[in-house]
Amino acid sequence: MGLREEKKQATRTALSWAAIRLIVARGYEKVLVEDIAAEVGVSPRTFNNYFGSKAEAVAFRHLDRCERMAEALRARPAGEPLWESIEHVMLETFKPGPEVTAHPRPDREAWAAGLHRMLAVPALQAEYLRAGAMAEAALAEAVGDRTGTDAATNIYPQLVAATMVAAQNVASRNFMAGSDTMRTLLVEALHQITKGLPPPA
Amino acid sequence: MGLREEKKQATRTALSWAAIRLIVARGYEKVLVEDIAAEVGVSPRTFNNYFGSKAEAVAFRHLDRCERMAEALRARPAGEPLWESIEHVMLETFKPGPEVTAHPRPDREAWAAGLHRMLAVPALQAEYLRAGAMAEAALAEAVGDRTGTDAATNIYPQLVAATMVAAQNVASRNFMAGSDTMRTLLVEALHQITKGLPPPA
DNA sequence: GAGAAAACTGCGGGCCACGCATCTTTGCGT
DNA sequence: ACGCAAAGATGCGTGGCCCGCAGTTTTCTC
Repeated sequence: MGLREEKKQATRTALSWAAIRLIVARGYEKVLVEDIAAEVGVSPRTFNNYFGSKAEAVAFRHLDRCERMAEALRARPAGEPLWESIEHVMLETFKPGPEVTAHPRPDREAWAAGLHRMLAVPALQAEYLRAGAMAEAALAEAVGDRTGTDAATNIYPQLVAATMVAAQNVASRNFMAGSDTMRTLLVEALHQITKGLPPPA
Repeated sequence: MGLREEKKQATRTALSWAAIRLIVARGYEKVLVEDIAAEVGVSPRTFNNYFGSKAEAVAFRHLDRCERMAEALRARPAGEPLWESIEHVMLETFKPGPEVTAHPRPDREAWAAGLHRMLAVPALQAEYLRAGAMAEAALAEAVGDRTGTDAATNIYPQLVAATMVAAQNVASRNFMAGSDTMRTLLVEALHQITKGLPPPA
């Protein structure tokens, strides 16, 4: 497909991004679907042609990121050990992008605060988790292809995918609460998982 | 508090159970909050005093089950290795209860089919995942107490809890899709996880 | 350039979630 | 046993979300 599908993706991304920006600034319940649609220049009705709910629009970026991890995993060199590939891909995925580093300090703190408030909304938490769960399917297939296991019948690739998402969730939760870097948290989490999560001492 | 709180829990449980029964029978969108409230003998307004949404009411039983796992984990003998305790508790939790085995075959199949349709509803998937995530906190604390790690500052117990929930999700998904027993799936999943999820061969 | 397919839009309705005010029940102290 | 204060249950009203439907506009294909 060509220009048509491209426009659609652009609109979808714009809607998701607009939703996030507005909600981070104003708060979830103080942003109406109408506002988001207006920001992008579409009718409110069209918003619901793209997303089944306000929450889904917000979580779309997260879903997209997770699904890209699956692609990135397939792109790793064939000989590389699985967990090295996984670590590389996850670290790459959560490397702070230009939309973060480009802003000056005060902006970034306000953003972090707003983001934190946003992710405290139950409906959003639920939708973020669902996005992760949906991406698990693609992740599992990628892992399956890499390890010669069938994601449909074998639980191994499913477990690996589920564990990746779980590690990511734990890492981001601790990242927002504490002062560690996302990289540190992810590396440590993956390390412990590949060791089989033995009790300390 | 005594009798008062007890009545509340009873009503809450009754509402959740009624929601599940009706939705399994009729489908999510064909059951109104009004119906659930009527089934229990409460006003529709009261329903929303107990649950913030229809989906939350449905997922409540799941949340309760997951939280009980944390309690059960604390109740295991002190000397038992952590992962043995976890396996024991999870197997016990997902042992088919009397509400399943008491029904004759045709009923049980209809129930399974209805349950499958119910869990296909996006809003419900999201809420189930959120319930699991909420229980992770209690689980992590229980693991922390058992291993002498602080769930607030150390990611180890959090990772264990998150992994437990992930294993459970993968197991139940495969249980509903295939013909394996929940026990088999859980044992296999926990085995692979404690081995560090090494790629096969 | 014309027809077909697909997307956007406006309208309308059903339902849900919740704030508020009121009434009823429960627990407790005397 | 009685009554008071706290907490729960209820009714009403409102704002907002989500979606079906039908009509219009845009885009793809030939």
